[in-house]
Amino acid sequence: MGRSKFISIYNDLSEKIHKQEIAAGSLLPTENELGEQFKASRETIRKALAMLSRNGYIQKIQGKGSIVLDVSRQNFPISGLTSFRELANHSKNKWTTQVHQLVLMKPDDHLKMMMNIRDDQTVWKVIRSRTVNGEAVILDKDYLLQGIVPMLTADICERSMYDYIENELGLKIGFAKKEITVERAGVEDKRYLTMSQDTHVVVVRSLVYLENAELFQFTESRHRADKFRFVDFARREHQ
Amino acid sequence: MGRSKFISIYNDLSEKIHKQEIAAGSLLPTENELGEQFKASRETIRKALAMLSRNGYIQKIQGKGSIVLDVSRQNFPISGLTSFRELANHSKNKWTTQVHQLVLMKPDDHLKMMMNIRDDQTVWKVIRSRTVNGEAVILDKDYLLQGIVPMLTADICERSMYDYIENELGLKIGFAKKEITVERAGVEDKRYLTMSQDTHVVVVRSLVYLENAELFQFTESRHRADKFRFVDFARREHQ
DNA sequence: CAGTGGTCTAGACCACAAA
DNA sequence: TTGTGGTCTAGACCACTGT
Repeated sequence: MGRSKFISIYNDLSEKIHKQEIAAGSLLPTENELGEQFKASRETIRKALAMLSRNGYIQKIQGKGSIVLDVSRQNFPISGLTSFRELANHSKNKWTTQVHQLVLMKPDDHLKMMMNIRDDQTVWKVIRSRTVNGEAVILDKDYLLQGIVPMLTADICERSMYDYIENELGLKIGFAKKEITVERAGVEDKRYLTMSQDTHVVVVRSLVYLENAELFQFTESRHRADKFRFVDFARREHQ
Repeated sequence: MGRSKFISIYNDLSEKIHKQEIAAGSLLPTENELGEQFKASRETIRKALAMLSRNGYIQKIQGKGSIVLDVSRQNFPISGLTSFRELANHSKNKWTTQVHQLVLMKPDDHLKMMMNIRDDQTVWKVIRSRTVNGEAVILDKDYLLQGIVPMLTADICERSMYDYIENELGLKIGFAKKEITVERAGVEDKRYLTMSQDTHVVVVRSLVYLENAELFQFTESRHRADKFRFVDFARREHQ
């Protein structure tokens, strides 16, 4: 539950749209009506609607109203910043995580360049694979600044690193810069992943920052190409 | 130029951040100061700042201020909805477009399902390839409803379809749903693309809608895997 | 014309950071 | 304590859609 009113209104409406209590193609009540329903001012309603619009739930049309979009086929927008554990919880299939390596290390040149850090800033290196239906299809290599995450255990890495970082350590994730490319499978991919005929992996590299804009993690997530799917909703910026 | 004040303020600030007239790592003036500078109310300033935050220009910290992020390394977020022509115009290299096919057709079963249309709704089918440095690396297959785009010519397809649709026809693009996958190269890929050793292509399938929420286009954009790169900025939604 | 969403304002109060 | 951003409000006017 977000504590702000417009987030509650957003959650309420988005849930109703998901459950199809509000039909796709129909119009939402007018902003003034919603204001009465939720006992909120129009600007507050508009903040909630803007959020629904950004996330693909509605399309606003001036002079007409807000059309509810068909959100049923968008199974899993992986867009945004979501941890593997949160994704897996929404999936029907059972995922498991294996921790292959968990060490403290000094950053090598590549890491120093990527994270823009100094020699004396030690990092946790974590290598994990994700398995579904008996096949290891994702290989995650994480590097976390020890200055921010003092301690890590295999147990934490097997459950959910993000849950630990946010709920135990009280750190708040802010944003990430991501890059997606396709590369030939390497030695590690062949060792840790159940490679099919495919010889390629999709590599998602992320720099993750806290809410105070401090960098704290670099992640390389390597997906077996045939199991990779990325869904996105994009708006055109008219200027 | 957007005609609303907060868009102008957004454009002004984002430009200054791009040109590094406002240094990365520094704090923006306070919202009240910006209000005086731009002669706008605080809420209007906040709309501009919210937009900067969403697009990765700043990080807002309660009680402290808005930190300017390093936007210099984010060479071209392909996120959002941008036509090939607009992207190519920002690139250093020279891109060219070849039109291989331009026909009117009745939708086949696959297309009827994808676009949720009827038999009698004819579509334009356009096949084009994009070449840079002598290599054809992108293959675009577009399907446009003739009910919305009555006429198309090879000349238009070679220049910019979106420019024609938005500026000549006066239609406004609203949003798109996208899906990215990796697939084995097919017959058409081998025919139209300069395939390297790689045997895979990245396939971006998009359903594109107008501002009135009408579907008008389905596109399959096939990229040579070794030339594909997708950059994204994502915020964590704390709820 | 009436009704819708789009923008802007001035003011209020709260939550958080830094001194 | 001071100053920052976060939220909410009530009211005003504009732009667009439909009748």
